[in-house]
Amino acid sequence: MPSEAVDDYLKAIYEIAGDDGRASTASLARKLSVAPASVTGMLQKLAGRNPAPVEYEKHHGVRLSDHGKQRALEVIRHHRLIELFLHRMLGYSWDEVHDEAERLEHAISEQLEDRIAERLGDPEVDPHGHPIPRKDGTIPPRRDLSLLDLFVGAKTTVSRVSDNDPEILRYLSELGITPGTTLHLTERAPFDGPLMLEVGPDNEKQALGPRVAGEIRVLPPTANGETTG
Amino acid sequence: MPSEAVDDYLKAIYEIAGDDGRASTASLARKLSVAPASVTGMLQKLAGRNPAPVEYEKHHGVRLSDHGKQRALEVIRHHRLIELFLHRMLGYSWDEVHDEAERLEHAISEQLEDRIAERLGDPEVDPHGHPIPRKDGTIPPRRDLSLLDLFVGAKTTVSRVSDNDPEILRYLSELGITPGTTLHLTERAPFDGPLMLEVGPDNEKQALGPRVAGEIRVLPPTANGETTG
DNA sequence: AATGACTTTTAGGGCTGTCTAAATTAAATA
DNA sequence: TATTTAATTTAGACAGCCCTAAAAGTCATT
Repeated sequence: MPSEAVDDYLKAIYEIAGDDGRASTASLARKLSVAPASVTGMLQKLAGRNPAPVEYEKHHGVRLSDHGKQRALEVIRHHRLIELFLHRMLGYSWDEVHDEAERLEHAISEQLEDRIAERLGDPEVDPHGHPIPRKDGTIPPRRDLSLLDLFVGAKTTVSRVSDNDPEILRYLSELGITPGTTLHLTERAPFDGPLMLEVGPDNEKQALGPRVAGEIRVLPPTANGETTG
Repeated sequence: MPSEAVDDYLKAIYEIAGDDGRASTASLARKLSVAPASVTGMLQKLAGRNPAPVEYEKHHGVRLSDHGKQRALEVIRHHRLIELFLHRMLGYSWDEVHDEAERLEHAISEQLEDRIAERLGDPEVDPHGHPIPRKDGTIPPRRDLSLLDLFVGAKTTVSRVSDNDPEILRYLSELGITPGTTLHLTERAPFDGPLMLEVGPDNEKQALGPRVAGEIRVLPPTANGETTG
């Protein structure tokens, strides 16, 4: 079984990786709060393992092997199941669950994972709307896009929000924006200006800065607007 | 915050310590599955810490300081709350809870500890009947004695059983012996022979070897028998 | 008081995962 | 292409926790 540190690296690589599946030394160092030199050392060790969870090329970043990706998804499954469990069964608010899950994800057994999943009815998304990887390593598909990519006039529904910043999560709660909330984008100021939204069933008007909007993803809109690329 | 290893040492010292509060190097090594030399090294380091969780005298074992005892009780509180939570909320049987709790006890926050305790209604005992230390470090009092110290003829109730050996726990479940079960000691064979018991409301007759009986503690009996010292 | 059995400690290492400082490579720009 | 800048890697160390082998201490017994 990989150590906690190794699991953290694999998860970070998975989360950072873009379309090419690669993560840079610097981005990992930032995400893991560790010196770049430490990352290099760890990646070299991992690449030399058998089976190797990563493919590593000097000066060109790393990518997960199938094996490493499998493991990353398992850890993420733990994380998201725990988040939902804390939220649903123990009254945690959605800005509190992340840190707790971050530690527990390394400590639970397969058995506990299974019982939690069963107790929650094999859920597909966590409290922030992120899909929970299945036991077999597949991910419940969800087509969504950044709120920033919506045309003015579009009506849609919040799909998920980033869970990294509790402050932003608390702010969004205040605005009544959670997964499932309906949104109508009525206006958009130029030069990275704020978005004007009508939120929820009461169509409350809210202005949202681009930094916050960037953390929100929404379902593909149906009426009155199409999607940008 | 102490490391997991340190917490394990403190807990082990607490659990081994007899009336004088001392634990030997060898007993700790056995309990922690570690070489005696490793124990010596760790104890020296701990004794040099500030505040020191242990008082250590070369060749004469170790005892917890008030500070160390406080920490040990906190970890044990975590452990027993988790055991009960797994049992009550997630359908774990009492022989399964120990190993899972052993890992989780290090990973939960104060907040989660509090929410679990609240959810369980601030319980006083775990599934094996062991008292759960309170937040303030006191322990719900429970006067009980070993089943081996009962006189023949005594009628009593099971108070708690050791949780270290899952095999024994499964065996006891089969016999219907759990905390709360009534027992009537009808006979006792000499030379460390088996105990004859009538178990539970149906007075099922069972023979119990001394090794198993030694893992069972019972409430002070009321009728038909007194206690040995 | 000396012996022998047993326990404990010392000495010297190993592995994991981190760090800083210095060297190197890659990429961007002139 | 030469130079500068930024990212990355190497080198060397350290802390935590473990190990084995050898030395030293404790204790019961003679």
